[in-house]
Amino acid sequence: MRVLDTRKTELPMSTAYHPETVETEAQQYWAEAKCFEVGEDTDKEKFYCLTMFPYPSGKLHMGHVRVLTISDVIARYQRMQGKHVMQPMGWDAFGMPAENAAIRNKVPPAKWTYANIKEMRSQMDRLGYAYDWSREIATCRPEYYRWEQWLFIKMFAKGLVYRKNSIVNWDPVDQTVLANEQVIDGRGWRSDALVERREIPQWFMKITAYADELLDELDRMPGWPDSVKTMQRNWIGRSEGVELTFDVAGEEEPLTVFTTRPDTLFGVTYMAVAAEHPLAEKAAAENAEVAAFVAECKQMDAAEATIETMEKKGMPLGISVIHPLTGDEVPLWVANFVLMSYGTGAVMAVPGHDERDWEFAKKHGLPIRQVIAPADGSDIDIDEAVFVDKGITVNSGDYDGLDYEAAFNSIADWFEQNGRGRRTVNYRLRDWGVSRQRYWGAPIPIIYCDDCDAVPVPEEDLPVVLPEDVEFTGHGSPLKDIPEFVNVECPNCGKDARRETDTLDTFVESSWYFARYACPDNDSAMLDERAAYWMPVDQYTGGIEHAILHLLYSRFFQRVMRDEGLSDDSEPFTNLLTQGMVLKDGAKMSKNKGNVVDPQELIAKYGADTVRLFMMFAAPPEQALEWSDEGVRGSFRFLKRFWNAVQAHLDAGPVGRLDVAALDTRQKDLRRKTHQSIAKISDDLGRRYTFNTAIAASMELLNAVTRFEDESEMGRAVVHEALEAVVLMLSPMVPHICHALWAALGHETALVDVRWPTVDQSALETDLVEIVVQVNGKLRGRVSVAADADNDTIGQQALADPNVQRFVAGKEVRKTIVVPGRLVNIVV
RNA sequence: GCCGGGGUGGCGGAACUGGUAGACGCGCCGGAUUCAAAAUCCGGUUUCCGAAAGGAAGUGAGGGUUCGAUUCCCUCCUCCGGCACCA
Repeated sequence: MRVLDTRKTELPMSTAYHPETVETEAQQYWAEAKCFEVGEDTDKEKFYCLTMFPYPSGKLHMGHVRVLTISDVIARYQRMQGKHVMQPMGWDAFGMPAENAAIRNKVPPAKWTYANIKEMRSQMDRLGYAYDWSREIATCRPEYYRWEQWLFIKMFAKGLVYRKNSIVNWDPVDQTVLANEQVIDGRGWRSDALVERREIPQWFMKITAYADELLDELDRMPGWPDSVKTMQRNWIGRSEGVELTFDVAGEEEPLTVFTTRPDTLFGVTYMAVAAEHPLAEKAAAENAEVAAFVAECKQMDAAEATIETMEKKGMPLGISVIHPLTGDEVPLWVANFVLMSYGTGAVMAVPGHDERDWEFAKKHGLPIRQVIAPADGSDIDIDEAVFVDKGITVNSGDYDGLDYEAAFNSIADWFEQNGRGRRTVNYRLRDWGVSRQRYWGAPIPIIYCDDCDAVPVPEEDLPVVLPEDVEFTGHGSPLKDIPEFVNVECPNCGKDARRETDTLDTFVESSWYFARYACPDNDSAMLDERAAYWMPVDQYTGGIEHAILHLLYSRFFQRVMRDEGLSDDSEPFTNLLTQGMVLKDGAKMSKNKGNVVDPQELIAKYGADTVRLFMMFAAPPEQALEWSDEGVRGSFRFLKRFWNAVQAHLDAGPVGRLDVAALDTRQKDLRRKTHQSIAKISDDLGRRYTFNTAIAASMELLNAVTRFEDESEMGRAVVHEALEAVVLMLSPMVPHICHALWAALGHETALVDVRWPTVDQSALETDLVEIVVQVNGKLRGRVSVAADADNDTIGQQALADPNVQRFVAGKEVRKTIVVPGRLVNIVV
């Protein structure tokens, strides 16, 4: 047999697999040759490969390693396809964890962040990622955030940013604004105080101005997963409906509501407003019970998930609303599930034909009226079950007997003709609130003057630099206590004025960093012609948890930059791959659960290639990956086998030229396997992104080589071709070991500059194919038939199989289905 | 609650366009090597019946379409992601 067993080969010590040596040498070569630093080469096809940049939280965790490796595999594969590949890396460096660490350790957020960046960058280098570090970005650097301050000012000038009141979680004890995740069961995480909803003025970006464009373009984005596009469509939530005004008894101001179901208007039996609505406030002033209820409503956190899952509560305000068509009075309620920030803060309730209204009416004994009947004429009992389908109007006065469309149109017409409403489009999408009452973020470039109101900082005064050397207590933003920061002259009138101390949402930084990687050093413009060369990103990789917010904000910002003349592109990311989480024992790795696996330890023990290989082999990228220590050992074993197989082949001496015409059957079989594998793995890596099956196919090919016992000249030549193919095809996943083995196989050119292997179609040809034979859909036998046999011949051969005969004998063959090259199904 | 995704051997997963369910790997069992162990190599491994040949069942549960369903449709269970201040 072929000698691949280390025991028998007695290899010198120097040829054993030592990952650390191999990896250090490869990494040194890449660094010294500057293999991954790229300029703009218009003669080559560019490929921009990008991973969502990490938050510098301290050390890399397995989730990072997974997504970084996925992106690296794609980058390296595309390079082998001859593309001009850029893969940059940087840091989403502003954010809350730095403030929390500052409170805990008495270290300024900046210092903590820069230390983490240093640590994580060295970990990334140890993993062998093909990054162009000359383009590194850290969003907390003024050179970076000055340009988003600049864009903010441009948007201000265009009316794309504006200020309005909105609700935050207020911790009355710590006197600070809390993030949703800092509110636990309605209480502050540190103070344990009951959180209040408080309205404060905040800055908003008008993403709704682009709502239709963001929605429509989704239909022309084939490189994005359908699931993400569907989530974004639903998030934008475009609905066509009617705005209707209802008079309120004893009030000047009418109540405006939006509905997509004006056909159900005659079924309105009550109305409801949010606790913050002026009518609720007014009633609260006169009625202690209402006041208590309104106060209770304000004492819950602002997250939609909380509001949707909590008990639906409400209370009549003692105010009547006049039904515009019947003139009937219906009661006005205040309800905890109506949101002031969504639509008009008021809703009309049709309990007969809306699930939530029906349950609320049942609970509070409000009347339920049927005004829609099923289109098929069947009877329903509206007291027993709600009916939400579209149907035919009944009990609707002059509007009876109409289908949805007719009823919608005639009622909408009436409101428009009487000046009491209008057809309108409503979006679930709300404008983006970007103000954060926090220190560790990019300062909002606004100055408040008593005379001139909010004035943007003049362009020439940018950046507004965040002071980095601060004492951080956790009680409000330290910026308020820095007079040199706060006290400024009004750029308009020169009077004493105050600087804005709120900072920008960190999603702002991550909404344009991808374009800045093209020109990170430009200090006179946000973007330049290099961005035009590299954008859009050809392959973007990141967690599915960003399916909506980050990806939608980035699509919005790309359009803002386009309309500012900075880019010709509307969409930032041509292809999107969303990777799953890394789990251990079925749960997300987290410090709380104590199930964290540190990549560092594994790299020290097995090397970076083993860690990379396991990550890519254990699951396809979109799926959650279950961690397994045994699986890692298996990957290490495979790499040792791989190494030893190549070494054993080399030890047997030089290899002659492959003469395809001189091969015997078994040599042809191995060569067919080689080229089948090249075809499959190319497809897995280039189209399907199923790295797990690509690795499995490489293992199969290596197993075939190991089992192949043929020391003849042609036997060794066929083995040589197979081993070279495996080395090339595994190299995107395990670049270090392949770098070393490629050189050992006698090549002068470093693997990183070698092209991907090509399929020799003639090697795939075969004379006989195996066909599966079924009887009534059950597997009963296999037959070997000529590859070019016609269906009749295949059918007859199938019928002749002895075991097939056992099930067919004495019965009439009713039908024979032949799937060429695959199977025959005989139906009796 | 709403939106999106998943559920296949003891475990991770494969089956790409409706056509052989379980590739590849882990684990386990048996064997070789070893004084012994580790490491390594060889063989086996969905479950049940059977000495074997072979047969029956089987992809979260139930139903449907089809010559044929892990794949398509309906109902349900369950786990995960998001829900606008975690990033």
